[in-house]
Amino acid sequence: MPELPDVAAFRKYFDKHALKKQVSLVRVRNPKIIRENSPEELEEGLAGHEFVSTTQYGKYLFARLDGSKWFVMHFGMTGYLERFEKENEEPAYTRLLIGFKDGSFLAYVNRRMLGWIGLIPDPDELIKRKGLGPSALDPGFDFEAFKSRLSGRKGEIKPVLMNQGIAAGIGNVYSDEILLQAGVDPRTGVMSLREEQLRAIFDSMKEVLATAVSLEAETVRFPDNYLLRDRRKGAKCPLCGGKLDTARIGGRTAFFCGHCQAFSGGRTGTRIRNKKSAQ
DNA sequence: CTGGTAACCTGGCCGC
DNA sequence: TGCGGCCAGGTTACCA
Repeated sequence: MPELPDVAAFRKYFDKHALKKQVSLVRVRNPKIIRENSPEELEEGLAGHEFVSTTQYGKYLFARLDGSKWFVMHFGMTGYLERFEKENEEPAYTRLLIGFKDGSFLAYVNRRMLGWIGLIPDPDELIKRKGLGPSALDPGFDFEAFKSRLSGRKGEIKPVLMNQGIAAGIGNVYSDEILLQAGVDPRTGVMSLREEQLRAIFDSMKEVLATAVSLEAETVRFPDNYLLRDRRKGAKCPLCGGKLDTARIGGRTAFFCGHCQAFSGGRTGTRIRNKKSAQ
């Protein structure tokens, strides 16, 4: 779930349920989820304070506290936020529980424990330290910037799109959607991509992410031609109706359509099959 | 530096 | 119903 559009939805959720409310209770359910500081520091940093604003960068969500520290949330593969009103409604796998003065609660839930939370003085410093590229939807991240960040890369396009150091926010799921909409095989070597394919990937990246953000990452509301409405083994390609293919690419499972995403070049890009993309 | 792979962590789900 | 094995929307340490 937690790629850029999902985190954007979490941000809205956080804004709605946590902003401008005083924290009256903090419970660390699993201290291993905390990085950058100790559980005590986190508790002390949150208790009695209030969140004043939020910002997002790629898959990271930051909430600024009065007093200038930032609460960082990364959701890993299974993280999300959940608000509730009665203590006995606390979700399973809650790792951090925040109680507010108005009686409501917000849980940071994360079954697999791959994400993390913590308090930091400066999001920009963290972004730099993690080596993140520009946030994929940043308007300043234009086609020229996209091309220059891809230049010199020898890997396959899907793992490159998922590389947070090139652009931040795209993961396994959205890279599948972007490449389907662009009509590019996920295994295509970056060096063999033609200008028009780069353009298609870039445009599709912006459009898919913006669409998903506007629909709050709720896949059931996605356009009919989106793969993410039904991304699973045995599902059909939303463009041509053929059966979707799967492959292990960059260590993860990719879903794609061998018909709509014609393979046009290997890693070295010596061969280019000029298949007219069906439009 | 770049790319590929395994490991991390904790289950959920499928098939026998 | 029970159990082993595989898989999972991310990141990162480690190796070539």
